Amino acid sequence: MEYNFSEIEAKWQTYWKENQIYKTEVDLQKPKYYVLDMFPYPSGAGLHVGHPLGYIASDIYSRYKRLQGFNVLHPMGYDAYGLPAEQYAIQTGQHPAVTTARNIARYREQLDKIGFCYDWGREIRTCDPDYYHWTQWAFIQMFNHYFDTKLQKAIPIENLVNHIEKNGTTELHAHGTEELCFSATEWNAKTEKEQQEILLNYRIAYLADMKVNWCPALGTVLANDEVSEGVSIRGGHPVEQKVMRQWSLRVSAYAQRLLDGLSRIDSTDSLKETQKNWIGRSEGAEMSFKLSDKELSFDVFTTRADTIYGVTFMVLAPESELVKTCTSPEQAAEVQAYLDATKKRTERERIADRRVTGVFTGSYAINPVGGTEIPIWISDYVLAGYGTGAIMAVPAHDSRDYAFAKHFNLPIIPLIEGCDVSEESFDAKEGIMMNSGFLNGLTVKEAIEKAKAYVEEKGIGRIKVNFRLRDAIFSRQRYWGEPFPVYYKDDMPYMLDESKLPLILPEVDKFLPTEKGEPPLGRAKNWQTEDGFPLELCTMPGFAGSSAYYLRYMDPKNDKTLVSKEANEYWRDVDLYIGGTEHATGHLVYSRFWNKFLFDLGLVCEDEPFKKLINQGMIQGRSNFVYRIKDKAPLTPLKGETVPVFVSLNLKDRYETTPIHVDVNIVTNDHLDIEKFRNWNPEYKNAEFILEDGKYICGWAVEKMSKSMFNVVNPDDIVEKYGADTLRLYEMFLGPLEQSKPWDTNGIDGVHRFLKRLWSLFYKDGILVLNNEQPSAEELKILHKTIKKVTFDIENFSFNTSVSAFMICVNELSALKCSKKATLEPLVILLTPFAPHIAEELYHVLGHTGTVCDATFPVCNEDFLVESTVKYPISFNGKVRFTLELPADMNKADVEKAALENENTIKQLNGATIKKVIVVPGKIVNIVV
RNA sequence: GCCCGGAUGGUGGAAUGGUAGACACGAAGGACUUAAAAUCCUUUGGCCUCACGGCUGUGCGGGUUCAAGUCCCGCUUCGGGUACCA
Repeated sequence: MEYNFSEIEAKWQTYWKENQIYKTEVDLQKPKYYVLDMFPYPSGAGLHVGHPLGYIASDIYSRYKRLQGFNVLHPMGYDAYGLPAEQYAIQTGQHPAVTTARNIARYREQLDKIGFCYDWGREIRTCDPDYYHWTQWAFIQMFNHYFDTKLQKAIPIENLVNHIEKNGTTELHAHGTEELCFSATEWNAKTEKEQQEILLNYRIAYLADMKVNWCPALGTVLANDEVSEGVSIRGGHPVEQKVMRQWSLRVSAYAQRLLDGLSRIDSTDSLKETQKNWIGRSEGAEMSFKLSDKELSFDVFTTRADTIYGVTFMVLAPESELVKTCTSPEQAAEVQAYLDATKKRTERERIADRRVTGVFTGSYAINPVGGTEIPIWISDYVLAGYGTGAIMAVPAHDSRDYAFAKHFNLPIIPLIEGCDVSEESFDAKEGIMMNSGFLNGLTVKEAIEKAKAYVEEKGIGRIKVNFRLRDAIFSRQRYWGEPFPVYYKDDMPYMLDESKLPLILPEVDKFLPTEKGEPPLGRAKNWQTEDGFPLELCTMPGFAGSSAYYLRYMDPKNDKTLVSKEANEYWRDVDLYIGGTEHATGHLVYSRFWNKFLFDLGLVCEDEPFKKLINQGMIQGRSNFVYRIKDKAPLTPLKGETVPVFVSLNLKDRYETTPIHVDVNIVTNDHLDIEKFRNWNPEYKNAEFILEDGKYICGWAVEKMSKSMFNVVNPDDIVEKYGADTLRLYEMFLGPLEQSKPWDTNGIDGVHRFLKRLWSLFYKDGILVLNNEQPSAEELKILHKTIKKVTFDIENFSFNTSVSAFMICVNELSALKCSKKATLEPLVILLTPFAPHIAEELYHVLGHTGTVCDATFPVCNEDFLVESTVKYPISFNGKVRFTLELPADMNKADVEKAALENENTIKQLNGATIKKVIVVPGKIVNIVV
């Protein structure tokens, strides 16, 4: 029997499916292990060969854990709501539900061919009402809770209402959008509407006017992580700032917990660093400055309270509410002109063009330590959204303030001994303070601490921690998303009763905004409650559905609750989470936040949802090029026709050429298939070629895998040609999991040959040659060396080196012509996580009737690995000259003696005096002369 | 600008401070075959040498060490993240 992979793979995939081999249930007798892939957004393009990389890795680990006796949860689903489906719907009129279902079917078909061990019985789709029921439900809970800053957790909003009814805001520890101050009497005197408006200031899901990223091309608002450098990440459309009334999630309340939790996650430093930067904790002081001519003061945030004596001006953000207060009548016109000019510039322009701009307000503030008057300016380098939207400027020690001071000719006072601020500011936090009153003579670090304490003590301000992390804007003016379980009464939002969930996404005639400019849901008929109150027209963003999906997998069919207590207490958290780095700031922050919120409510038992995170690298494309000769008459010109002429790679320097991308699927080992090329594009039908050695050699380059580069490789084609096991092994063999690397189909023959060689240990010329002989010591050593290496490598996610180890093992066993059952059976089980189809086949060939998935992972027996001798490399001054085989148990002194007495040593020394001899037992001998 | 990763043959990559280039791909040569495919064998970092063997070699320049791809310092360069965050 030959290695017929297509037959074998189809057979066992059917067997696994029919026997529900991958069905998972709570089993209190077994330890659990939860392996999760970041679920895909099913795009119309289908999977390319880069997508399964992480899935294969997680599949290997899942199968490995199962073979070790764990009850493994390994589910898969689809992040099915999203912009591309809706954009496509607008263009074609096809309902996104239809195209999404079609794309999912295609994804599933592709995934199934690779032989993953997913429990498809637990599949979820975020656009499924049974699923988004719980997304809507969580939103209601967030609306009904506030964040207590003292307890650092979510608390029912009724508790807050009770508190303010009795005490107003006194002793209220609630994270709010603004710091409000009112008494119980004032509260009780307010109308229902006014009270509701105030509560929005505290709710974890809240509605507020805020500056948002508005993307006109997409017709929607975007979250900060959906925007990069002033354009949308999806589509690259310009984004502008706009004030709109939007739903937001109070993620910022959880900033400290999100930061603290990082230490409990096992992941790379770079990922933690990215999250840390995104959260952006900075410790400093909030200081109050009085206006010189009014009984008013305003706060600034600084991390450098020590530089207070160097403040020579103040700067307000153009959007700051203080602008109005501070602008003097004389300056009003100039200020207005500046604000107008700033408003016109998009964020993109502001980033691209860093010129210094600003305007004087006409007002002065008083320095709380020196009493000097300092001018108040307005400039767009100060952001309204960070800190208080106002800063104290210390040009000597801040580069931005320095640039501003130089431009407007404002004074610069150096505060650190010996610093030179004639050309640039001195930003480093080092040196000895001067010109700073009570801080003089201290180091900067001491001064920062002393100044903070001083500020607090004198009542000038208070110590404060600021975070960069913003609340997540949660409204999207789109159709294809979860409807909010919200209706409006007297313009105030109210939650639907939980019994009305799920609130089903309604049908609309077009997926476009209404004539009035309302979101698409404005087109839905009867989009109101039974009592006639209008429902929310926005839908939720993409990250809504992906924030708690890992919890739903634990109990996907439950219609009473998101996840039952039993299921949650068994599966608890994700032990291993594999996915791309692109989610480091978005999904991973939101889902951690969402989980912490549910944890506060006592609904989940772990505060951090993911124990270990691995980011697989990107699979890049490897493009091929042909070189078209420019303006060159063809070799054999046809009458009245110009024929394109292409020159082979190594001859191209003799001509002027234009490189042209060519489909990698018609190139093998960089040799162009000329016939296929002529058929590939009608333009090249009559193309002529200048060959080298009778071949056309293509150039190549590593680029992003994309249609336009013609370098997309489809996993289906690979499975078709080589089989799923080969694909799985090859994806792992390409290189370290976490590293980005180009896909090059050329190397795939190597792993395919390996599988055939393994097969030939069982079948020689189609005849089963398996025997029951006892394995030799040598064979046992080969086997156990491999068990040890592969086990170690799997534990360390070094799958590329485990594939090498398998190759070495099979090469060595082939050389020994070993077809012994006792040797091959453990090897087959060892290989199961990597190549499950061939392993299942061979396991049955070995005489088993059950599935190899439930076999026991072999354990290395060190006794078989003991060597009786060691080949010592003998080196002179660190250069190895020869090796010397000595007994393994020989002691250090004897090894030294043996090495020195050896004739090769005497020859090498050639009479030189030995200065020193280093012997590392079992390793090496180094003789220093 | 700041932060985090990389840089090793023609290519992908391997190497707890201890014989650099495992394992593959490709290439060259050979066996089998009418032929091709498949399979198998040999060689394959560079330079010198008929050979034995030698010299050199992990982006660059220093250093630590008996010994450095690996550790330290200073650069070059390529990726990724992030940004007027006070």
